[in-house]
Amino acid sequence: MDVSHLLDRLNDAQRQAVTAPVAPTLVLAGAGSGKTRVLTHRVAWLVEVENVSPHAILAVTFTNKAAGEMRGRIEAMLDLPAAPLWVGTFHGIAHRLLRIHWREAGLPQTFQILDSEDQLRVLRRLVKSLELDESRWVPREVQWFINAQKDEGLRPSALKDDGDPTRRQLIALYAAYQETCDRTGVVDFAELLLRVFEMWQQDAQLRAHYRGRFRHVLVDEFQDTNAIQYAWLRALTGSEGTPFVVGDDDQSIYRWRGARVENLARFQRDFPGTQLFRLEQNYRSTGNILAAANGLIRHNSGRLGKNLWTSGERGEPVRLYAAYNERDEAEFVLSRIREWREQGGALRECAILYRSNAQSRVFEEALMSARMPYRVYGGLRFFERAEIKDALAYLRLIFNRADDASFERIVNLPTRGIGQKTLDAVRDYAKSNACTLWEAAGATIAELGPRGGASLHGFLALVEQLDRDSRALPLHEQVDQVIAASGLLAHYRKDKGDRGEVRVENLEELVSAARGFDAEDVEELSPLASFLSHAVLESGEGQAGEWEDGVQMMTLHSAKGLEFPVVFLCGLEDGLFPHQRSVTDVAGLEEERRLCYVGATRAMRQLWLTYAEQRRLHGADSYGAPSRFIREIPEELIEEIRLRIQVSRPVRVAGRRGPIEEAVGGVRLGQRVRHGKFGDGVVLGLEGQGSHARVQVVFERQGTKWLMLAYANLEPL
DNA sequence: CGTGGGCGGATTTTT
DNA sequence: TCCGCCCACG
Repeated sequence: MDVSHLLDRLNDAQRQAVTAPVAPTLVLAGAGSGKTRVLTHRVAWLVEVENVSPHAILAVTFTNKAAGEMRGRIEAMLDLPAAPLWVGTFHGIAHRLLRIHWREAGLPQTFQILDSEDQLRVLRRLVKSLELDESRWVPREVQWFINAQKDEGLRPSALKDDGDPTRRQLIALYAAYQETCDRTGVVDFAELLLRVFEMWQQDAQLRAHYRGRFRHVLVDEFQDTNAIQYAWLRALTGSEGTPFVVGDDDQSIYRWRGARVENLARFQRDFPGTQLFRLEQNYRSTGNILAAANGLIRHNSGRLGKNLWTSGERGEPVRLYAAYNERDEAEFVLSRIREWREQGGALRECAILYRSNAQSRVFEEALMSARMPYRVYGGLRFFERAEIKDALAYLRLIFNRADDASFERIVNLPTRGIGQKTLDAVRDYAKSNACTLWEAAGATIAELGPRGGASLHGFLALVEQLDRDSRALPLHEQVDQVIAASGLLAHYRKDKGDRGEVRVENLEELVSAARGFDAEDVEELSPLASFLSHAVLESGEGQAGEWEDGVQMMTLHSAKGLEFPVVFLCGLEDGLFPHQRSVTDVAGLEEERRLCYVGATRAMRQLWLTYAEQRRLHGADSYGAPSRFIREIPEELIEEIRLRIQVSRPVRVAGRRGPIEEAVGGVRLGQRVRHGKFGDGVVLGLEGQGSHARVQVVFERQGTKWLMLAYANLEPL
């Protein structure tokens, strides 16, 4: 059989991994080393050479985007629809299994998925109803606690309070929350995985069935798996299984949300005879950029070990710019982008990466006033918009009357005279009778006053009628009907300004989305149910105009997996990056370093590092020392840019200079001074203290400048 | 019932 | 500084 089309575009290491015998396999794949290519080729190899039925293959990723990409590439390679092949996210696959095995999993057939926002609302409600102090039991923190437990595979009954009253209360909240979810037929994201895991654990027959079926499980980004995902994989494959996993310990940046890098090392222990492959040849970046990234990541301990190399050119040096403040930083980046464009480059080839979202504003302002198009990643996504979630809540309630979260959301939207008092009565009834809000509403109407009772009755009747009227309609007409007849559309039309307009447009867009929705044919699932799950699991891209040329802006986290010819790593100041809250322990600092490594390895041709000596943060000025990460990059690879003359101090000066207070004493407002380069001038401003003190000097020939006093070497005249 | 002012808090994000 | 949340008022 001719397999050359499977192999001829692979290098040696890639080829070895792709053609490895069927056995547990771990591929350590550095940034830009062709990880996805190896995965997709492996699938093709299994099908075409090992004669594996696509039916027996399960490929798992973390994001829908990655899953979609992989599916597309596999289909293209195999030249056949990949339908029998399961490709998806952990959550997507778990959902699919639960739809098939809802009985075995102990779920109602109509179960719905709770997204994080819904989950938070449920918890807020719960904390209130238990009359707990919300400042002591912050819903967000409770949410964090619960999800962390689920990610570890732990149920409330498995938790011990160790005599700690705080923990005891959290466990109680977890238990109460779970009861609420079970009663109302909703599952949160973590629950999807946990349910399937438990189902496999308890049902030997089912487990055997899936072990027999999915003989070939492939996992991407394995360093991002958490405890339950790992347990899930082991339950599915058993000790005899032959999973093929790909990952990079150096790119593990999600420890804070439960990811366990150790899973990479653990894999080798848990699957004896694991074949290990390393992909170290990088096809993305220039030699200098790679050397810088390697130099940086070398400072981490406990790595599995890997050194990226390239056969390409060394390229330009990595460049460093010490900005005076955050606006100067933005201006600098802007002018470099202009240069790139003047040389024929496209804006979309430039990416501005930062540690935290708050940093984007200054760049946006600068880009906007320069009329340079840009795109910020990571805003609110389509299915997360309030008006969309309102419409979905109607649909969900129509589908499942027990969905309390949806009930709460829309019972009085648009306002229909169902106030706090009415709702309290309903909630009380539901609580004491352990029933759903829907049932409680029906039961309490009689006890309520005529006004509240009538309103509530009106709401119940509305939902029933929507259900009756739209049940037989095709999905998009059903959606259309519901947003119109519920009064939602009219409600948002009344919103003043263009905000209302946008919302109406979004609702109309929802109808289009429903029209274009291609229901996966999962057994026993109606198009509506399928659409609702899709909306939660794939909340959709945030912004339009993806194809317009524009500067790309995003956090370092969201840059993972992407590449750009020109990359600006901004805000490299201790305290900001590495972030203040991560430097208290070694593990946190190492994760920050990996984040920096991820950022650097996004760059193909040019890598720019910038930091600001002064930064306005949370309304106050802060002064951060240059990030330690800058110092960790081999000096000879970096070229420091100085546009202004000596405003910045050289980063590589080890410590700070001697007692600066003396210098402060030597300068007063109005004093005439002499500067080595700027000549004579007058001090007009003094700001800051100690090593951060700055002076504003009006020079006779060079105009007004702010200088760091400690390094300006001013000579009093 | 909806809005506006006061208050506190302010990594990172996917599903 | 800015945003989101809560409560009080119209």
